[in-house]
Amino acid sequence: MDAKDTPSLTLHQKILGDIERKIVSGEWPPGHRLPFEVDLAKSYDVSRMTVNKVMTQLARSGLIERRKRSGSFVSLPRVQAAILEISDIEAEVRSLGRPYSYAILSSSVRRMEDTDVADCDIPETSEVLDVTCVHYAGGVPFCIEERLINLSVVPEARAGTFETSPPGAWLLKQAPWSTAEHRIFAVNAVGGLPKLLNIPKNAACLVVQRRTWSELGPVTHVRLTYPGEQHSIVARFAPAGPSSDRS
Amino acid sequence: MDAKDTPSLTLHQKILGDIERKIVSGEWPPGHRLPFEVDLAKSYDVSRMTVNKVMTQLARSGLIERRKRSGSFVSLPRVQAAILEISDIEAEVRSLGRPYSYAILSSSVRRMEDTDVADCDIPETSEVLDVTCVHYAGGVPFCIEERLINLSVVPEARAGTFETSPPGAWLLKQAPWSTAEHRIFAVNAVGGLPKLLNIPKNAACLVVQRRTWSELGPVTHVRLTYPGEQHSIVARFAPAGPSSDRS
DNA sequence: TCAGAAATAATGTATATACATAGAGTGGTG
DNA sequence: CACCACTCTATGTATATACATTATTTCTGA
Repeated sequence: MDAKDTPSLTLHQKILGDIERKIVSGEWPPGHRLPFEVDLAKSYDVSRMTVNKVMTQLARSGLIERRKRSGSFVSLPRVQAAILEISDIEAEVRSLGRPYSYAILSSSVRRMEDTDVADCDIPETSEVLDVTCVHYAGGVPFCIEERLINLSVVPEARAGTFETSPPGAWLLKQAPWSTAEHRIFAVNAVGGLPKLLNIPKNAACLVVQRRTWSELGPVTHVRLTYPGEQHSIVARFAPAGPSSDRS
Repeated sequence: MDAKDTPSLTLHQKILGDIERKIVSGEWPPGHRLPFEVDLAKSYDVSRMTVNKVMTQLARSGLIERRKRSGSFVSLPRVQAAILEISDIEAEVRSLGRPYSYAILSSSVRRMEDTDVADCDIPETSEVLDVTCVHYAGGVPFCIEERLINLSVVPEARAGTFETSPPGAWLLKQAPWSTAEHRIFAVNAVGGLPKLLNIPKNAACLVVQRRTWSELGPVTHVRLTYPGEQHSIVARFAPAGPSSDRS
């Protein structure tokens, strides 16, 4: 059951696995001081560099904390972190085994206005492309996309009609972003939403708002509205992230 | 504008920053082959090991892909991944600057039943501790917690009354988990919910369902229900994760 | 011409070594 | 007894070196 012979593991992968296992199993509880690098090196009969590599990775993944002169300690799990993968909507629909289609509702170039969401930090003076569209999964509305694209950062978008393909994927290629922020919350369907999503008035909807920035400034602000109970975001977590380096 | 003199950076941090910047700025677009390790080493006047360390980190963070004999390439951004941090509820409330309090609504030991949520993989025969409680932020209901604790994995919980402190933090210490899954969706407030959360009937609520496992099996299943528009989950993302190693 | 063998070039891993750095302890001195 | 300088130790970084691994390219021979 333990490490044993998965013979094609590198030394530091084996050691990493061993230590991870000891930590997550509770054998080494939070606060426990792990053996010094030199001791680990001796007991595994490897060089300190190899052990150091392992410890560095453990520290980067937050499983341990290191203090000079004192040693390395199992860190207390403070926040539970999960990797949230927000994939391309088309891919998301297709992975559900349903045919994807898409329709554009409106598209216009305009300046920013007060009526725009307050927490959008595209400057007032900027011109934006304002696109609204619906994504369908097998004929059923899957998600409403309301997007503002900052034309001063992505001028190429001015010419985009997005008649046949949604702006998301195109934008990703055009203006790679360096930072993103997601805000996830729930709202009641009001106004035109119930009709567009084909759900009862006031039904709960899941909203994902994403803002992205590149080196040049704010790129886009998108609000995705999903019918509430029919859609869920799933995030998985295992201790040291994708703890396997590529080999 | 470039690297500049943040003098207290280590060599590989400087190089890492340089390359990250070139990638996210689009100067090196997806598919671009970056210089070979030996060349980078020469141009930065460092050893190949140092460059290798950088490249390994870039690969681990998904920014580049490496192929032997061919070189290293900027990878195309496929899915947008974000680190989702779900913190302890008490910490969450306090970080909003509001006083935290807590009340238990019910607590009982029982066997699993059909009526339990279907996607809960605690075996039918297991005994569980079924706890329901409310978390308050300054007197206002902040979140309803409905939790099942698998007593065959955490027998110590049988004695727990959780009169004074919520089960979440206790459980985290008691039974460190190795895997977790979150499911996030929206529901309308029905049944006893509106009263408990002090919100209108049918108001949209955000639900976070979390299942955790340890080496011994399923540990707990918890469902957190937040008043919809008052609460949001925020996830941030920057290219190479917390790209700073601890120094 | 084409298949297969051998050379080649890149990354991947591991080692020994060196020195830097920062905390914890220690001892001296007012 | 308090405070300071000093030392000692575990981690942090960097290097040169070696060899393994694996695609690609090139060469060879039927």
